[in-house]
Amino acid sequence: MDKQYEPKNCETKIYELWEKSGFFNPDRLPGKRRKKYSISIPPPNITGSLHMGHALNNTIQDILTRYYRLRGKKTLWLPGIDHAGIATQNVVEKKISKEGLTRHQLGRDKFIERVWQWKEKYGNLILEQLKKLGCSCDWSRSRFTLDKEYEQAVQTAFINYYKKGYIYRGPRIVNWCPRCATAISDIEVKYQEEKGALWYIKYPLLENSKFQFPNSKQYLNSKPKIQKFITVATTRPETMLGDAAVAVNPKEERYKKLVGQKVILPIMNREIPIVAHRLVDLNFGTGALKITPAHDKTDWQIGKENNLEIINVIGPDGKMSKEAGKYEGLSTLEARKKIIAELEILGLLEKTEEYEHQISLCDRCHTPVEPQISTQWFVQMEKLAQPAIKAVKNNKIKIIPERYKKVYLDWLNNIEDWCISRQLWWGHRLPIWLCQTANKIKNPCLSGRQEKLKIKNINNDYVVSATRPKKCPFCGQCEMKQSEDVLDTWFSSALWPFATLGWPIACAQNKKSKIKIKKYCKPIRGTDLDKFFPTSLLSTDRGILYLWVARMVFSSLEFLKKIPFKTVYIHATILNPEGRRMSKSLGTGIDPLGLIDKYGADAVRLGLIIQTNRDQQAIRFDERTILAARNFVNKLWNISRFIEISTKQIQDSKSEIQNKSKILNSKIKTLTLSDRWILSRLNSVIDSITKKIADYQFGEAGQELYEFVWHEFADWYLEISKFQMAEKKLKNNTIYCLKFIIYNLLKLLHPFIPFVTEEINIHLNNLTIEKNGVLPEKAMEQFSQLLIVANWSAVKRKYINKKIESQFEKIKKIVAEIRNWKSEQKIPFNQEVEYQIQKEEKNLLIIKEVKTLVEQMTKTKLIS
RNA sequence: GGGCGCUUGGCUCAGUGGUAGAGCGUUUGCUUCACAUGCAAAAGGCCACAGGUUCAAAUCCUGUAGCGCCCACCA
Repeated sequence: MDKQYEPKNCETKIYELWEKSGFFNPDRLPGKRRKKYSISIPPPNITGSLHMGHALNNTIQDILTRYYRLRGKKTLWLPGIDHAGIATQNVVEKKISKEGLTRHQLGRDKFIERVWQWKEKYGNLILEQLKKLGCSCDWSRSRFTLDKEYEQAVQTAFINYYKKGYIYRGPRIVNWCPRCATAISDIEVKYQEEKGALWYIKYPLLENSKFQFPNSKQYLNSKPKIQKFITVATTRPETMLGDAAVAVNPKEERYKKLVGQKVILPIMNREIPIVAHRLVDLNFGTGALKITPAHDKTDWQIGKENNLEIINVIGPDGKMSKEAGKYEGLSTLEARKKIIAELEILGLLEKTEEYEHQISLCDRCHTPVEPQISTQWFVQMEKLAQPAIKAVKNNKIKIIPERYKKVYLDWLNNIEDWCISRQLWWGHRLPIWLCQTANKIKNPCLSGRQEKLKIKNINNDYVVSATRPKKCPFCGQCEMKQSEDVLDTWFSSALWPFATLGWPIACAQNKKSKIKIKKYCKPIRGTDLDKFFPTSLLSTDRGILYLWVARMVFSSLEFLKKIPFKTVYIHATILNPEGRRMSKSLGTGIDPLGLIDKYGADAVRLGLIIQTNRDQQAIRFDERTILAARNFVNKLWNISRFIEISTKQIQDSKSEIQNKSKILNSKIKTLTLSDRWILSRLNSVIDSITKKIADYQFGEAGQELYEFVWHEFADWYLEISKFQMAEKKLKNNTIYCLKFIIYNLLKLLHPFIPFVTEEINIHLNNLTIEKNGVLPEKAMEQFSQLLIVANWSAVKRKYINKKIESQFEKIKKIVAEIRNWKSEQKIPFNQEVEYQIQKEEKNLLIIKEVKTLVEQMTKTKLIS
């Protein structure tokens, strides 16, 4: 063994060895292994590369996977990647824009081809990076959300929802880019400060409907005396043409009496109501808000809750529509100017204030975003949410830390219907086929006036089917066209824990025959779905607790009538050293691969995990901890090196340290105080670590091991062992002890620092490893000796002796006191001097063994 | 605006109702035959602030302040 541990020389070699052994695959693990333990990885997006969050989350999952593998369970950690609809499409679009291309220029098929190319190139990159981290995933079971089998799962899920009546079509407000002629997601909207104005417009009150409001020309001429107004403030006067109400906050005293009354919408001369709504800010503008449900998100919300009319005055091209009357055809800005002018003439413009506000722009073309009502597809959530609420409420699914239970339940209890359609190209197409005769309008925006916001689910122009219907059932003549939309990326992610294990095919009794949906919840015996579902754990970040976790829960309960996982562990978010969120765009991220390169994978894993605590919300990343972990790994290496060197000095041809416990057992009476102390401590630690890992206290477990290995085993026992080995009588026992302890420590540490522990195991067991793995003829024999499939240590209670532990603590105190005294007296440590023992300590020092021990550890002659 | 969390030695963080702990940094001494990625020793903290519960509070409760994270909104 070298003087220093070199991760680079070992990690690749060891990883290849593990892969060759096949032990990542649960079917190839040695032994009976009746109980199973399974995790499906939160599939990383194909856009990214490994970041600190991944590093932490996957370290946690690997710790558990390795731990339960050592505990003799049939252990599966299933890896995979997510196509990540919007995110990936954006990345590729940005890439092709550098070539001067847009996706529309390329066309759908060619564009998708480009995305697949991207996927081939970068898709597996992050999985390769996980290997660097040491993750023991079963790569033979790796899945991608756009695999053919996976697509089948998605279609089955959709069709099932549809047949049960959960799917409906309805209006929804979206961010519409008039230039790109598409709806864009919230994350594609960028904000920019803009100097604009806030116009205060007076809306005349219509009192007791006595007052007949004339059209504006008449109004202009007659100049009637209107006394009462309600004034609204707006940055976008042109949208007033589509106003459906004025809203005030219900708490607002000034306006309380007006709620329920009507006002006259100037220019359009429509009667619109005054409604009360909590979303209206008391302190902004006049405290009264004009409501344009067709062109503003908040207004849409208020409109929906008050059942207001939707009047679309801005078309999908960004120009004023037919509903805008005389302003039809103008751009919004032109219309704005003219409307202001008209209001001024009418005397209804109270004032204009300069106002700086954020406008939303399309991320790609910087065109101002125009909120529009569009037709989208939804899943009705109320019923689906109930079992998911129940499962967590009665702890069938445990959420750790527990405070996130509330977050989860709050969301499901206030759930809104799930909009599952996206106007994207990259993803699963909706299995919806439209009658071409009935669907002539291409763009998804609704135009004109919608009477009421009622959900219309009249199925008179579409068919839901995995394949193209042969004949259109509606017009009987057209070739039905598949919906252009793709599904929300979370729709497919929601099926992840079971779709990756073979659902729904694993439930099909006969692959050829069509299976009724009811039967999809019974897995065929012996399939992965049967063997590994429900999974044991989902480890993830709190950011996607409802985007993903909640959806997996209700999907799983819907399709398989089972929970998808027994426990959800929400790990801490990693912040940068300044305590801020790590983000690529801010350039505040830290690259874990760089750290692995610098310190080794084990150090990164242990250093990260040591910074965490089970229930904590965030950790401020500190590279010094990684350094400390690197030093620890090296310390462990040198402890092993010391033991290896010591072993070579004695006759120990068997070198089967696994059986050392038996030898020690028979000799327990001949062991020294120190031997018994360290064996007691070891067993206490085994007990504690076992409990901590099972209880998700990884940081605490890591710290305890660090402390024990370094400051008890190395600082004390190893030093004492040197004296013991100098005595013939004690030599063999001491070496047995050393080997017994190191071997147990390797197992305890293996989940945290798998590479170095395996490497040490190979050295101590004299396994013959060649550059490319194990010698072929010896392969199986050698593989079975790998640490990765060792048996987790059982606690031997009879070794635990609290009396000896406390006695030894006293000895440590005496030693420390003497060393301190020597140091203060500036006596060189090696200089043997005499020391007068204090009274309290005398009792203990009567024992000859203790006295000798103290004298050896302090290089001091004790006198009484 | 809503939710959550944090505030302990110079820095990053542990911490059990009853004499404050670690790592890094600092100081002193070590070419001790496993390790200088090391060994031994030391200095350094009225545990954010104010109340309350208790024989006893860094630890439990209430409030205040600062910092941060997430979500929503910004007419």
